[in-house]
Amino acid sequence: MSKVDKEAIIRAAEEVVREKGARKLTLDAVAAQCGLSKGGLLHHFRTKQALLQAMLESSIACESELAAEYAAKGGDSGGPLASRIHSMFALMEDEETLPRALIAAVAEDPALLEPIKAKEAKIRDELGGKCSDPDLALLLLFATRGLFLGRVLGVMEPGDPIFERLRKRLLELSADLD
Amino acid sequence: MSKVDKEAIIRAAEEVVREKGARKLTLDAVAAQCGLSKGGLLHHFRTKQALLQAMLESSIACESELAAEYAAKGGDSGGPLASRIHSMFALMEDEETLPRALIAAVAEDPALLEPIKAKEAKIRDELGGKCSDPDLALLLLFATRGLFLGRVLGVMEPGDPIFERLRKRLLELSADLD
DNA sequence: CAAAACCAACCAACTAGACGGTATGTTAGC
DNA sequence: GCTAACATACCGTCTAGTTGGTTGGTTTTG
Repeated sequence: MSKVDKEAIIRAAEEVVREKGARKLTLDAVAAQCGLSKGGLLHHFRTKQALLQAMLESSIACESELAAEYAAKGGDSGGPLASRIHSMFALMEDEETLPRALIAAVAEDPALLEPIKAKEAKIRDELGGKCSDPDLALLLLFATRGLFLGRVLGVMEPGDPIFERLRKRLLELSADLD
Repeated sequence: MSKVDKEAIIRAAEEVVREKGARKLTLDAVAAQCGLSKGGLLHHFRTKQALLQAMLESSIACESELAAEYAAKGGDSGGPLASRIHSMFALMEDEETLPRALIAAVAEDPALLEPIKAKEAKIRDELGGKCSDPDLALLLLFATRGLFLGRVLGVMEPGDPIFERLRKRLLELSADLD
């Protein structure tokens, strides 16, 4: 039988947010999405908040992994800024796990965002220490995030050619900084 | 007597989102916030969706007004890009009406974002026609939005000096384009 | 080695309260 | 006396979480 682990539940929750909106991320909906009873779901996550927290943590880990992967692959051709730009664009193309978790968390309880804040601070430190022009690096990072969140929130169409054009542009500009 | 008009109700709704999160934007909470019974509230907005729509429209109008104001004041010292940058920063500093409405709308029903999409397209057309380097202009616009949404979602602290530094930087860069 | 004890993983049924919306007033001003 | 602007009471539904199981596999023990 199809084993149901925590990872699968998190995926199901993300699916619910994508399909029906963050407001309708209910335990019943998640349970139905992954073919589980509500009782079974609550066996894995004892409260809804625990589920949301797990969603956020999983997303953060996913983004970090992507960034690390790019940093390793690119060797010395790209610094930390390029890695971040790459990872955010990759997140946009593949899945939108982080954004969905983020929307759900903000809707439910803004206090859940603390871990994101912490990560934000880390990234900024990283860039500040290594770049010749930290403010400009941050500006490029925020531009990437602007695109990212525009896509996430649904204000921009997925196939828009602007994504590819701006990705190139951002990487060019970041190359002068790293 | 404290008259309660639609504008006051929208403000109250924004207040609820700020204080308790988008998920707890309920008709009861809004009614309580503006000292009205639920029945009274529903007299002004027949459904919750109508209220959300009004929140979004009010916010969009507010942003447009700010941009127009800056465009008029700045005369020819700033083009459309500078106006937009100014207006988004102004929104961040003064109140966060748009963001709050946006979060609530996304949480409730992503389809409510259509008017925002339309406005987005308009702004992009505007920049594309008038700037020497449209892609770079968009990049700066997205950087502003990245800051804006970072603030809105609560991942960045309000008083962070980075806002002021990047605002200056963005305006400098935009001056070469407009 | 087999019975007994245990345990994680699940489910169905339920509860208490929250929520959106309706139905039916009431009151103040034109 | 008609209408806009409220209020009160209520309804059906939805929701997070609880309770009390069952089942199948593993571990312990006589």
